[in-house]
Amino acid sequence: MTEKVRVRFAPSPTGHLHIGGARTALFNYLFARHNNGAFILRIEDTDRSRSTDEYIEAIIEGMKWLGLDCDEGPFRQTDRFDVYRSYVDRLVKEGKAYYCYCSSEELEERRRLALATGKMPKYDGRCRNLKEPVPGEIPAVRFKIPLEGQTIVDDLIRGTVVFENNQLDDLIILRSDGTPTYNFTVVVDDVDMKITHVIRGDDHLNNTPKQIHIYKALGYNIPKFAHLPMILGSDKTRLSKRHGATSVMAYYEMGYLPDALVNYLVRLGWSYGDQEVFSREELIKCFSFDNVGKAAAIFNPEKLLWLNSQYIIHSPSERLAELVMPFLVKEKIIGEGQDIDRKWLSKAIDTLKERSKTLVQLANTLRYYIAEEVEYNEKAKDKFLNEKSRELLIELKNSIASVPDFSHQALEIIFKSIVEKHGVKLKDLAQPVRVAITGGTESPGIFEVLEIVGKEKTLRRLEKAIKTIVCPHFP
RNA sequence: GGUCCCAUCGUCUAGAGGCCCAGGACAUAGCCCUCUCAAGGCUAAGACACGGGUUCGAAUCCCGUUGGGACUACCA
Repeated sequence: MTEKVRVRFAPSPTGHLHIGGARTALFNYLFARHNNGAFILRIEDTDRSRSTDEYIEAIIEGMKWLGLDCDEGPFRQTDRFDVYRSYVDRLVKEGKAYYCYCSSEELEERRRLALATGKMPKYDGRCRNLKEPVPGEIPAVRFKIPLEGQTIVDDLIRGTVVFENNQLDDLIILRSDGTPTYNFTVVVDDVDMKITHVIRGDDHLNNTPKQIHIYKALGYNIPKFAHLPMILGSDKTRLSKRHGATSVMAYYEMGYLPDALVNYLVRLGWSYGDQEVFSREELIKCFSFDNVGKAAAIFNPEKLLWLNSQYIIHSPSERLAELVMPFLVKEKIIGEGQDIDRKWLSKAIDTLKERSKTLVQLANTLRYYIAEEVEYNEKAKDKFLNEKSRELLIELKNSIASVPDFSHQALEIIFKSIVEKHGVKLKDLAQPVRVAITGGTESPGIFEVLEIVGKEKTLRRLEKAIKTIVCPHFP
């Protein structure tokens, strides 16, 4: 009987939930769900000067939007300072940690000197065997790393990684102001929270041997580790604002579906044969570290956009109708609080979803269905609303007005007969009508468009288009 | 500088010694469909970083080189 899987996502609230953090959270979430384990959220806010409550909220909001719900937490490390201090005291009593009276300035100076003379900038251990306190200095607490031997990290993704202990610094675990530091709190919390698998970014691999020594000093079992490859920007440097939007919620704003982002993120580093699109259930079922890659991946917004368009195409229009509502308001297509008939909206979306890559785009193309009036694109107007089309438009208007049936099929018959009568191509009529009804030259099939716009608005817009055309013979 | 990690088309990746003169997806180009724009279909171009081994045989194993990244804080 193996113990229950427990994993955690442990962001520090010094910014919004970003792409890299979201991917780490996602892999934790999938691993937990796959194994019927627990997914825990822990806020690592021991750096009080950089952490804010606002960012804690932002992180929770981002995870909620992505549907990465946790089973326990959020826990905050600032609520647990007493716990950390008791562990520190224990280590000091047992001689596994010691007071260090070197000031930050001295340390900085020594490091600078070491670097300048090409030496390793390592703590020289001068307080390691101190017997007496140094008066006038408030000490920090350092953890004793064994001077020799090796530490082996057995990583689920990297395999066996060996570190020489003499390369490892005696790290500070309690600052002179009495607050604990990351490498210590992470171990204490993972122990207290009974974390079985530590799944985190590659950037923590080098911290792992130090943490292993802390586990050992405390006498606890060492969890399994899985270090995920990084996500980089287009220039192969760490993903940052320079590469465009990095905050997860920015993708909400841009009209992305959370499942599309999740699908994109999971394929950065993980694969399942040639499959590209996965439902949430499939992800949970298929996810394993066996097919997580080792190499860093470059974030590619184009592929994310494609995936988003796929998710929009395959989402039920009723669902898209709900999702697009805030964007209709934001794009000022409907007023705040204004409602819209969802059945009609869904039908409109049926025609639009395969040409919308984002909800923002979808909202904007819905504009000509919803608005009372359309504005013409100048180039389109000049090209298609002219003397040649005027006659056709007049005839169409009259036909439509005189025929009670306004269905897709009825419209097709009307169009065909006008086209045949004048010996022109369908497009010679369809394009001017398209401009008259939508204001532009791109839209779904013209019969569908008219059907959704409705007879009344269609006639009104045709009338307006006809009037717009200045006829040189009758100025 | 030291330590550690990594290396297949522009990008994400498949590939567990012969199935690979390397497969899929995005992006790009062309064609088809067509009332426009999409979607869809078909096709094209495009990669095993380099050099040594091991082996009958290497993208796959080993070593080196090069390149990239991370860490080297009283940040996380």
